Amino acid sequence: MTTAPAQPKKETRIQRQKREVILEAALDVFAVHGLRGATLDKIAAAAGMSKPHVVYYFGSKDAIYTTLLESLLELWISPLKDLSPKGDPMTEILTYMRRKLQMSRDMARESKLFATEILHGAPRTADTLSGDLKALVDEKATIIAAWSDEGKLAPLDPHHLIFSIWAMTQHYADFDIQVRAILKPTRKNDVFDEAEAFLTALFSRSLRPEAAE
Amino acid sequence: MTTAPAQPKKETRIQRQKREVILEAALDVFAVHGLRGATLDKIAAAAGMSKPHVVYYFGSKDAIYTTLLESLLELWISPLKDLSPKGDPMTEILTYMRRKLQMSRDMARESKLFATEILHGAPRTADTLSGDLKALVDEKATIIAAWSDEGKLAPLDPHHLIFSIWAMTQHYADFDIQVRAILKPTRKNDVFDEAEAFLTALFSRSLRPEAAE
DNA sequence: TCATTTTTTGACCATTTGGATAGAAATGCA
DNA sequence: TGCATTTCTATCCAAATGGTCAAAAAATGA
Repeated sequence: MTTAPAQPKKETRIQRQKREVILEAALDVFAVHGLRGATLDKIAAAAGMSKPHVVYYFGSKDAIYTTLLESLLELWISPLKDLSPKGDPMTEILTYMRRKLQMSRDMARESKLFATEILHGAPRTADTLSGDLKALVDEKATIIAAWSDEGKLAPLDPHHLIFSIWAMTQHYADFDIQVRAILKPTRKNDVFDEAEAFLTALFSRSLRPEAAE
Repeated sequence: MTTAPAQPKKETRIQRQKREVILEAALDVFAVHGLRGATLDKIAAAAGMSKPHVVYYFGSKDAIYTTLLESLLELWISPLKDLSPKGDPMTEILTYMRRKLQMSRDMARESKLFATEILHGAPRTADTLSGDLKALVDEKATIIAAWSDEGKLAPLDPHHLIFSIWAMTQHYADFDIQVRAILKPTRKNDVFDEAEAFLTALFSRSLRPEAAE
């Protein structure tokens, strides 16, 4: 058998490491060039191995891309899971926003990977979006709606609130070139520190319930 | 001369129309597939003409893409120009936000085109970003900062405020698949109508100056 | 040590794709 | 009407690229 190890029952440590190296390199390449723009040659070069070797481990370029998406989707979505109905509403939401911003900072490549994927129609994540992700968002939206009803938060549509957190935090990862081009020589502070301060102020103000009662 | 008409002194009406048809078709294709994913064959098919004919009018795929970007960039940026220091601060900003949202609704393809371009490093718009666009944003940021200083608006960083408007409005165009997947069967309202209501509330609340004095 | 399995790659192939060529069809113009 | 110019396309070509293959090198295990 010359075939690749696919998903053998026992993946040796070496196999895992090699696959990891390839995925890491592929993430670099896909984030910059997208699926179509990425070539096996570029990925192989980035991984420091030959093209057939890359194919040996994953079978195809598409398989690498799909593996990446699947293995990162869970992680990418996870921060929202921690939004708890037991916490203080404002704190819960601000904490979620900050974690998402932190992810944009630390995982810009992943953010760009998902952005391109969804931008191009999410052909291989559509199921997750309308399945698990929708369920999760609906669940958390219910929690937020309850907070609003109890007067603990301003009455903002919770789904769109979540969208706005995604949009603004991911913006700093996905469009970093633009953000930096505009902020360029002036600012001495770190862009993400500024963003955190800004977003905290923005959401604090808009979520604070009316003093009324 | 078999060469394409490039930029002849007088572009006939027919030439303009043909070029327009090609650009329109190319916008469809580029918005969905990106630069690398788009092929001359797809563009030609979408334009209802042969591949050599497309090349005849534009010379290369890249030229079509570049032409599109350049011809749309101005339009894409323009709404910000109307933000006037003479108007009511809150109205000016909300109006700008609504116009941007309207553009996401009516020009989703253009939004995706720019999103992919910037996401992939903005190789052919970097100059505009750090040039004209930066200048424009800086100018408007100054206006907004003045409003804040005068107590007519809450003290939010104006650059990041503009980013947040871009991020949230464009999100509805660029990630419409995701937005729709999550909102899907439930909502009967138009997504953009909901978005406008939400964003109006969000920005109204966060921009309103403290009643203080 | 030596046979077996796994890892690694150079060379190669088929397809896709951007684009060139040559010439046909249409159009304009005298 | 006939020549020139413009518009249009069938066909072809070369480069890029995803992937195969056979065989070498390395590791494994008896």
